[in-house]
Amino acid sequence: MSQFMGTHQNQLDGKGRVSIPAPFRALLKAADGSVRLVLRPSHKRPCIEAWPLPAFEALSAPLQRLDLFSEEQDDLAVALFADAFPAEADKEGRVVLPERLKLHAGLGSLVTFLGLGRTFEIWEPGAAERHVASVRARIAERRPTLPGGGA
Amino acid sequence: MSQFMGTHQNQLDGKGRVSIPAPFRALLKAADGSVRLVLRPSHKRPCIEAWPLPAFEALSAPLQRLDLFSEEQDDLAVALFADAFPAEADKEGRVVLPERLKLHAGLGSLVTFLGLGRTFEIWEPGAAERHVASVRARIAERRPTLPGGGA
DNA sequence: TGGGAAACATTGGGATAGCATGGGCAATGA
DNA sequence: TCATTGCCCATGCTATCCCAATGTTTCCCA
Repeated sequence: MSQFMGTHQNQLDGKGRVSIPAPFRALLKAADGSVRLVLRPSHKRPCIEAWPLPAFEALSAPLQRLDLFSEEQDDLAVALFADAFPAEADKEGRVVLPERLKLHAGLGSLVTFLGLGRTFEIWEPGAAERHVASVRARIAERRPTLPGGGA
Repeated sequence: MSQFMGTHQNQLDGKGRVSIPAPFRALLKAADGSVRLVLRPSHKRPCIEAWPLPAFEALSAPLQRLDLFSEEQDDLAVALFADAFPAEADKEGRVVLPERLKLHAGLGSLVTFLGLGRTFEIWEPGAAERHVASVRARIAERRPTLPGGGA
């Protein structure tokens, strides 16, 4: 598997840790064996966005220009970095979810991982289910075509 | 972590010292173990800009060319250097914030560190929160997605 | 086809190290 | 001499790491 796929459900323990689903963990593993990612509150949905470190770095690369006087750059930097949390998995493949992000996503003791290809999202299970259902409904009525796809 | 990320909150003690958040401190640490940075009042916002020494040097390098003598260069040099404070952390990773900068940022006994990737900013907590909120609002209306965003 | 065994994934808890913070002491300058 | 600044040591707390156990799935073999 080279992309985050499927839906997984794991448990938050008393210390705020969750096991990253094993298939996802394999994708996150760096050459040195470390499993690093960046967690952010989604700005559009009540969930946590999870970025593999390389993907996040690619995303933020355009903001690294030494440009002191661009307001737009400043804004983007704040939006991107100020509420991002770096995370590294322990030896068992668990990460600690920061309190703020748990609140944002309304997490209880069960969490759902939604694979999204290059990234994945962490949801409260009920909210995840509703979200997926509504997305499916929207797609059914809109009938979008995949770029480069078949018919 | 290779970039300043996240929001941290620490306390100013009676002597005007603050602990630099540990993740930031790790990024600031030079080869010789020293933790040096440059503090400046932001010209656009009521906060303190904090630059790692190497980043500040890179920023100012273009101004150091001796063959450039324009008024604009002079102005930039003044703006950059005139109110910049060099700072070095003590053994516990704390720095003393100059009185002038504390006033500029309106700091009380609690301070908020905003990670911005290459640099970070030091804010009065309430002001920081309002600032981040307004930035988010501005971005939401200006640009629905971050560059390259979404999976 | 069924049973058994082994590997893996997720979860739990205890110990350790590091962080933020407070206070005291010495050096410096007024 | 006094006030102020900077350095160093000490402490409580928290987060992190490490070790251990259980349940599940997969694979292999009879």
